[in-house]
Amino acid sequence: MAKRKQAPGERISEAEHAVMEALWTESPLSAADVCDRVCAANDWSIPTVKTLLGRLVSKGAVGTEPEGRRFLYHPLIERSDYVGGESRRLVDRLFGGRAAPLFAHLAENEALTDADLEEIEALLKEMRK
Amino acid sequence: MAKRKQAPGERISEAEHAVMEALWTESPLSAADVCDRVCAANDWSIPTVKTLLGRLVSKGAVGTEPEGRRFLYHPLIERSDYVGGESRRLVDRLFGGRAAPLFAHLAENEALTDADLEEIEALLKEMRK
DNA sequence: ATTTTCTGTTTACAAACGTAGTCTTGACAA
DNA sequence: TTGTCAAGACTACGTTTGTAAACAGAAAAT
Repeated sequence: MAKRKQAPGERISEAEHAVMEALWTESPLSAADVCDRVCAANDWSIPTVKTLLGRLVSKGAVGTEPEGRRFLYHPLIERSDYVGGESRRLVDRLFGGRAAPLFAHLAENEALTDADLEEIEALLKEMRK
Repeated sequence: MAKRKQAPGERISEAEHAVMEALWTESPLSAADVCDRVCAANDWSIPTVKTLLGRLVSKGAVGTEPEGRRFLYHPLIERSDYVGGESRRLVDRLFGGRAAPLFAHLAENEALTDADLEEIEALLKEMRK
């Protein structure tokens, strides 16, 4: 069995992901704190954030710990697991699991900056050892 | 104005995408033909395919031309546009628009085959000219 | 000519999602 | 002590998605 992570079954939606990002950047946070960092950008109101947090909790993606009268939320899944899972899903779905075509696409569409190219080159060199 | 494509607004869902793949691989196809290539793999029945085709038509992603009594369906958007759009969305959402971190992730998770590495290297070399 | 058989259209419906309002309860100020 | 207020819980509701059945019209077969 491979090293599956990212709480199986329960996917994280796009809106939920924005909340996760806030928690990955800094945690634990109260619901109000989360709203402070994401509400403006997404044009959300507090109730929306509360709902998203609630869903993430029931999905097992974030945990809570009581702090006085309120709750503090913190991520239960690692950002790298989520990111890795999503990346792989895309590569599987669109490129038959092969990463090279994805790279080619990004390259063709000028989606790669010079810095990207350099970094990738460095990574390549390192991997080839 | 950038070269926006991929019929704005109307997103293509995952199930719809499977149908698009069939049409990109070969077109035009009748609904039954499409079912022949995707129903088994996805455990769908004909009505499902019909619905998906209908939705894709109303989204402007596929077109129809009458062939005798039936319709033949063909893609109206290019696979490369779709794939490029989705790739960019992912890179934007998860990696702040930078492709190098995506590459690093794939590399870390052994998601890159040797063939991938070689191909990417070749691409890199070509781009650097 | 009538019945069968395709094919597309319409309608259905549950689950997930985006977005948010209401209810309840407990802390705190006056 | 009592009214206020903030925080979480519960409820709500329209849309999209996945999945499919019911219906209608036309072509083909008999």
